[in-house]
Amino acid sequence: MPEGHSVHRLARAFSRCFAGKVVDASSPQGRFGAGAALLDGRVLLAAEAHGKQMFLGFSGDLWLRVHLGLYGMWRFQGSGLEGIGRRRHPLAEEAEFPPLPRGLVRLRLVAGRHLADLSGPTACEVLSTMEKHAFTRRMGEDPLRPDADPARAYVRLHASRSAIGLLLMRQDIIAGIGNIYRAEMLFRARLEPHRPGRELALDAWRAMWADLVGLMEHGVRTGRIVTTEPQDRSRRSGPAQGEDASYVAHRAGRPCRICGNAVLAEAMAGRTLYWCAHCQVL
DNA sequence: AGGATATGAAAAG
DNA sequence: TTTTCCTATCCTC
Repeated sequence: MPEGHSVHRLARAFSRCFAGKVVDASSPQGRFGAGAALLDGRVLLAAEAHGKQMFLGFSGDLWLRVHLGLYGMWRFQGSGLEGIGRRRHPLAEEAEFPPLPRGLVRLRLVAGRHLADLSGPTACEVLSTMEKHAFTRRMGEDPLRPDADPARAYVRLHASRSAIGLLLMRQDIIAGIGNIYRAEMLFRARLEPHRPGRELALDAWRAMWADLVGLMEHGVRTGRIVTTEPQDRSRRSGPAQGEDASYVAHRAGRPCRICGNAVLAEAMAGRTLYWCAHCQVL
């Protein structure tokens, strides 16, 4: 679930439903008890996303940094939070509030009748404003942030002999790309994933960046990653459903939508890289 | 029921 | 490069 677009949606949801309110923080699981105690009773002042990191700002110059990783999730309850966070089984609207935590809940935030339960995050820690700045300074360009500078990312890409398929996943260069956007943007650019970053031309990168911004902004609006053009889908009208949403991601062995050859899957630095060896030759 | 897999990344080796 | 974190889903049996 969580590539950059999801995290921006989460930050937006926190801004909408928690900002300006006093928040009760607790750690039902216990593992984040000290951190929750630091935040308990403070006012949530800001919610920001930077790549896959989310920062919640609290009164007293404290920031909560959350990274969901592969397994982490937020479960919400309350008006305005429908469809945000985990999709399939949100917390039911029950008679009693707050509801019993489901599973191991690292952090519970409650403001009025709004509730957010965090479970399974890779990172969950309280930072000072200084520490938060130090952290974001080391992060790469986020296509969803207005202050992003693609030229700065290009300097890093163009200086590296590493495969472009590896570099695109490096959060200290570009923040927010995950395995799906990586595979899909390379396919849309017809770029061979193993090509060294230093061989990437500036105008090619500018086009890829613009394409990526469009894809991720669509992801923020809809909550889904859809990278296919309507004419390339098996069902040409209506919203892209399921497998129709991607060209190569999660389509190993299936025919490429453009050339019909089997989509390949290979391991690249511990992640599955999906690509079409016939179409991606640039 | 049980196993493989997953949109991630830090730590260990 | 491998292990670990730790939760859920999607298969197969």
